[in-house]
Amino acid sequence: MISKKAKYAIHALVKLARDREKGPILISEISKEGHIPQKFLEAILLDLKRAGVLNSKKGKGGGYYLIKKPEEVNMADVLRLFDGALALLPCVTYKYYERCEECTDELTCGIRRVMQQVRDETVRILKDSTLATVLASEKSTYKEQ
Amino acid sequence: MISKKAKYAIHALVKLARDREKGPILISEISKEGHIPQKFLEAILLDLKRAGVLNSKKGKGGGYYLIKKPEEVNMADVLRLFDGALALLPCVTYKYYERCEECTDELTCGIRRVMQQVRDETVRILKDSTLATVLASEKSTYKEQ
DNA sequence: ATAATACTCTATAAATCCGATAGACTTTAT
DNA sequence: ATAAAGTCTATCGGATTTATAGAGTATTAT
Repeated sequence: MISKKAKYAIHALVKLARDREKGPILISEISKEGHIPQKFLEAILLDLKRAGVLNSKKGKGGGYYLIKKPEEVNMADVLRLFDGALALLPCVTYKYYERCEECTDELTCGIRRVMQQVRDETVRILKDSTLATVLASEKSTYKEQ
Repeated sequence: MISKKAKYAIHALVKLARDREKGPILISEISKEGHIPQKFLEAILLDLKRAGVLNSKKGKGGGYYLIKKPEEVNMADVLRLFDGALALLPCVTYKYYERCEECTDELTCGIRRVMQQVRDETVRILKDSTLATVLASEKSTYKEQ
């Protein structure tokens, strides 16, 4: 499961992408519309600003707005920013790598191979999924599943 | 990331599958070999017993042993037993379903669709991966990746 | 200039979960 | 009987998560 922080972040980003023609959007507006505690949201938006995804404008008429193109913001990066590694085990991550004590030989470890597969597929799907594709899929009316 | 509990469980199960011809295996042996804290492991093995995967024998010559066939124990079920849902969001789980507050229309929610895909792939891979396939892949010498 | 607006920072609290340990108890083989 | 081995209950410290409060700072319209 992803953290609420990450979930809130995605929802906020999708809204900012959807409304990106409207100029800066108030924190309070994102908070109300998404039922996200405002103070909690503030911290999240700041993180996204530091990460170079958003920028903000202070003062009257201010608010937050997207500075990357919607096609350039993918779910893998957002989840990593808030929740760390996507992999299920530390031994199959790149940035957060850690050896497993329990494992005698990592190169032949069968558990590791499975988790590697899961990671690869997960990353593939999340990388392919950007704010642009999410918005587009919202508009399509056919229902999957 | 999966919990240590789940990771320990998988390692213990793989060992029990590997040594299943040897009769009951001592908790202490699994603990030592896998560098798993013994008391913690005890609770894990009990959970697996209650789940019908293992059985135990008390007294001298006792220990734990697998009662399901290695092909019948898959990673998806084990992870679910210890860590709950595999999905990244509560709105794409079956057993642990919960509606997301932030979401206006679940049927068109783009975020949900992505997470649904991730879940489907993850479950597919983990269901296909059993104690039997893990053991088999340990024996193969070629190295992926 | 200045008041209103809105973002930024620091601190902290409550709740929950995780990983681990202790010790007494029960069952079983010999 | 007794030693071996699993079972049960209770508990603990620490980390993490989620959330809130309040003071402080920057910006803009007018």
